[in-house]
Amino acid sequence: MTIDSEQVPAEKPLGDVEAFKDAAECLKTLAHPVRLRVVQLLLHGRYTVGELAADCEIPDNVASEHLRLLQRCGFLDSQREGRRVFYQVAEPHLNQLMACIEGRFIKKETE
Amino acid sequence: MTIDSEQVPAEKPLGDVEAFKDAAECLKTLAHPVRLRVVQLLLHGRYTVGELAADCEIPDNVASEHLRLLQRCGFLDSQREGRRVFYQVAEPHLNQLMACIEGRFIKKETE
DNA sequence: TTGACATATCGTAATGTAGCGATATATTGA
DNA sequence: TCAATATATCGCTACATTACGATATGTCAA
Repeated sequence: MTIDSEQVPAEKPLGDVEAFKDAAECLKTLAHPVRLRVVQLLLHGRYTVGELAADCEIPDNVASEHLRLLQRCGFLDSQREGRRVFYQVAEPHLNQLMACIEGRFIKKETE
Repeated sequence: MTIDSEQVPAEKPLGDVEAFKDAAECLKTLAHPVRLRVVQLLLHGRYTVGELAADCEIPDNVASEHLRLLQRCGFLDSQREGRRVFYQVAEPHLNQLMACIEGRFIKKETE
C-alpha cells in the first residue's frame, strides 16, 4: 500500500469540459428572464408572438427574436395560422428542467 | 355564452418576467462548459482550485475566476486548508438541476 | 390591388462576458 | 526573512449579446 499525501477523492464522473459545450449553449439561451417566462407560458399552452410579447411587456420584434433563439436550440417550434404564428414547446425535457428552476427560484403562493 | 374569436388558452401560470430575473442570472452563471463540468465534479466530492483547473485544462487563475462566479450566486462555497482552497457545493437544488441537464445533454455509457 | 395587421429580419450602438498576462495575497518550510 | 506554492485580483482586449428603429415579408379583407 502506497502512502499518498492527497486523500483520494471519489472517482470522477465520466465526461469532460467538451461534453458540456452543447449543454452550455442551450442553457445560455434559456438564461434570460423573458425567455424563461416564455417557456413557462408555453409549457401551459400555445401562444402567438403578440400574446407572448404582451405578457412580457416587450415589442413584438424583440419577442420574435427571443423566440427565434429558443427555436434554434430545439426548445420550441412554431406553426403559422393565418397571419399569426403560434409557438409551442418542442423539447420534452423542458418540463422537468423548468420544474427544477421554478422549484428553486419561484416562490409559490402556498408557502 | 359569449362568442370569442380567440380560443381561450389554459390559465396562465402565476408570475412574470420580473420573477425570473434572479433565475436567469444564476442560470447564466451555470451556462458555461467549464462551470458545468466543475459543478458536476463538485457534486461528487471536494476539489481544490488546482485540481479543477487541471481537469478542465485551463490555467489556475481562470479556474479561480469561474469558481468566484459560481460562489457569488450561491452555488458553491469554499474553505482554505493550508495554502489550498477546497470548493464544494452549497446549493442543494444543484443536484436535481444537474441531473436534468446531464439527462438531456450527456450521453451515458450504457445507452 | 391596396391597406392593415402580424411577424421576421437587418444594421447598429451599448453593454456584458471570457480569457490572458501581470501582479497581489496567503501559507508553508528552509 | 526568503523563496516556493496555491490562489485571487486587476487591467485589458476580443468577442458575444441585447434591444432598438427601420424595413421587409406574409396574410387577409375590403
